Amino acid sequence: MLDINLIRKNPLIIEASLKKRNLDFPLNELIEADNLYRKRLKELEVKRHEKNELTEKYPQVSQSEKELLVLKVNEIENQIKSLEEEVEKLKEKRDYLLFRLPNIPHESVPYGKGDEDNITVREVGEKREFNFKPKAHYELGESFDIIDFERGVKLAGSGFYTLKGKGAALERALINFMLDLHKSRGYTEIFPPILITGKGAFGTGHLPKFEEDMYRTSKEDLWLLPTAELALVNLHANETLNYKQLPLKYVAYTPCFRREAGRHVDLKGILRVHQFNKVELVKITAPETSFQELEMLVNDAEEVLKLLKIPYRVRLLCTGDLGFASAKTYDIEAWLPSQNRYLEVSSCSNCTDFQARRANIKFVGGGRKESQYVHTLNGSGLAIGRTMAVLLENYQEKDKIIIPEILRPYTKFDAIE
RNA sequence: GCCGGGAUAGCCUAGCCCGGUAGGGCGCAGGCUUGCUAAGCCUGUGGGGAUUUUCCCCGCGUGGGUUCAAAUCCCACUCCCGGCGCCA
Repeated sequence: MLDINLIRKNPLIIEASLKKRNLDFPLNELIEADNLYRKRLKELEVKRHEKNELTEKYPQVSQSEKELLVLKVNEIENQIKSLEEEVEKLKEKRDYLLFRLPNIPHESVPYGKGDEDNITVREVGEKREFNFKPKAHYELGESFDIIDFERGVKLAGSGFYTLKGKGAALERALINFMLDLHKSRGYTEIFPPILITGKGAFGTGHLPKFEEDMYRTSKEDLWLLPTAELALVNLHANETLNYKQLPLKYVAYTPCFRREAGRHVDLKGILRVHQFNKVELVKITAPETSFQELEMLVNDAEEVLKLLKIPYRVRLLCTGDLGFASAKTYDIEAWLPSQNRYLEVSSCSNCTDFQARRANIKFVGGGRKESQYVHTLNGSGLAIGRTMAVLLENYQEKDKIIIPEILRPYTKFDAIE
């Protein structure tokens, strides 16, 4: 969420931001709603002041004056009540729009409409030359009997799959390998609840705008994590941290759940499913360091692919492709031989103070007179299912799949045959 | 699930019984003073607004109610602590 005062005082900045994002947003409606809200609120405060003054006089006046005073107060009270109702409605109208206004792209983010305008920052690793036609991960998964698509569907419906034998072990190995790696680079491991309150989902910007993308429980205001980002960012919701604690760095493995309503790409295989595993990185930083920290966060996520020896590229997303809460995002895409293209396995974003304002995460100290909102960053490090798909394809031989050396202490086997 | 106790500002705590300006400590920020790794003293330190030193509104877990007036009394809910029950 953006600072309403910034919107009021610099509407041109917001207008430019929306234009860069190619978004139609009723900005004027928001500003008008806020103006009217403020106007009525002011009137309400004046009435309250009148009432408070009368009330304070009460103990000192005579009995007959008291009766008169009560009549006056009651009259003002009626006016207050109706103003309160009006103010409440106006605030709701303003907030409806305010909560749906996206973050402002950072100045270093290139202008663009979509994927084709994203910029490749670097390409790392050698793409392997195959002397046979590489198979798709789902073909490999079925032929080696490590991914069972049909039975996944039987258990939970379309969009779910089941891992079996060495497939299940490889998934677990990838999770542990990534957790250990990030822990060794200074991240604190967290194992959070897989459900989160509606407030938590609001804090990261997933509610109210992306309600349709999440699963929720039927009786409570609890939602299944679409990413551990929700849990990790909200660890410090409603807290005032000390400058000396920053930056905080967290890593968590969690399953992630996404309804993927109305999407029709990558449905074959395990690339786009309703449940997948992910190791997630989150940083909470002071404002002045957050963009440096983003670069380091991307490096931390890249390290996984470097060690697995899987070719990848890093893309700087253009304004049109930027997520709702993000000011700047890098995607990391790993090479998918069967489709002769790169596949997103990580998305690393600096959400600046957008989430901190919603989740109310501040800090004091560091020579600052007043408390200030922190910056929050998140990045996959990495999505496990997609990493597995990429790994299977890159490491396939005609009769087996080789396990990358770095994973062997975790898998306890060196090939899937 | 039942019974009891609790929730006060970034943190800790007083006030609640008996309704009338939320007091103190720590931390943080600023200032003053001092010839010694530091201490002492003063000021400020929840959110919002403004005609921005003065001023106004809101704020004591959340939402209602009683009252001229609620941190304080009443009701409901949430969460925490303890006891009982159930339980992987």
